[in-house]
Amino acid sequence: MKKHKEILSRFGINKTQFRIDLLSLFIDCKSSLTIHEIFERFNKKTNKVTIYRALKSFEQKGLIHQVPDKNNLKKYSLCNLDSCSPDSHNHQHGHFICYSCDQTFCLDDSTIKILKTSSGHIVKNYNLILEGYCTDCNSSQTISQN
Amino acid sequence: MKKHKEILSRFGINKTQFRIDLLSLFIDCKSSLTIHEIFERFNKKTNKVTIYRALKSFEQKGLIHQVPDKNNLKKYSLCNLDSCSPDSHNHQHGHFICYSCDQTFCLDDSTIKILKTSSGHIVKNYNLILEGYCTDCNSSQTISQN
DNA sequence: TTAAAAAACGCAACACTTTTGCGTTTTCGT
DNA sequence: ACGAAAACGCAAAAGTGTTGCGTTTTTTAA
Repeated sequence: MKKHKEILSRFGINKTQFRIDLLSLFIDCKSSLTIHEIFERFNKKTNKVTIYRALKSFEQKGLIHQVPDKNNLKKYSLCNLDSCSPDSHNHQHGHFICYSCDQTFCLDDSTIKILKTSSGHIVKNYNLILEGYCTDCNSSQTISQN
Repeated sequence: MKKHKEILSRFGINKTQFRIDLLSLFIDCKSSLTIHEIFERFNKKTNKVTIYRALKSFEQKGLIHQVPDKNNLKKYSLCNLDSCSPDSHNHQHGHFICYSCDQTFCLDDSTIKILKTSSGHIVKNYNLILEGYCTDCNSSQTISQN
């Protein structure tokens, strides 16, 4: 897609077929992806080293960022394409990890803004991880836990 | 220390010298520890397999818990010894760490309540670390950071 | 207190994830 | 279109965590 090539250009990433497809994958995918998931989505045809290097490049250029994962695998999410760049990766947001589906969701700024002002201290940086049941998992099944 | 042995007993963990020392380390250490840090603190004399197995045991028995780190390293923190057990891990951690005086402040419930309701998901546990300048340090010196 | 049972230990080997080196191919900038 | 730079695939290595097994330490109960 034309749009995707433009994005890669804007972030200073070479437009190889694989990297265009990888960006498409991230844009289509609402939540975060592991290397393994990416490998599967490319039908195991792309060398994993290539995937690792593309992810590292995307991350350095401010296109994606790492998110925490319950099983301690590396996961990546698309950045807000308007606010991140190679110069300033600005990930002042928290993450929510679902006990049920294992997905990691990025939390939006509004949650955080309250946090940063309500502690009484000057907050420069933070690390926030919420765990529980995401809206989908919670509505589609009965949760027995208290 | 006597107290440490009692804690291990209470959590059903055998009192070997290493595990007593490991518990001491967690109690003395205000923040969280990586496997590597633990290995270093024991002067690299303890086999890493032993450390891994002790951590797994401590975690299963409800004595420590994993803290996802911003960089996706595995880290462990001591649990609240009154509220965790093999049956239920219950982590409601909110802390503010001051860059200047190094003090750790516990965040109060009102701050946290916002967190639990504003994400749209059902929050069961969370881990929150804010960093910056505490009210005292901020008022007693000029802060140049933006 | 002592002896059997259970748990923890150290070592070696393994499995899996991620990185590095290198020669080849593709993309970029002029 | 051409040289430089980046990306690619493959092989190998580095890093992280686990498993099997024989030995040592701790627990439990007579």
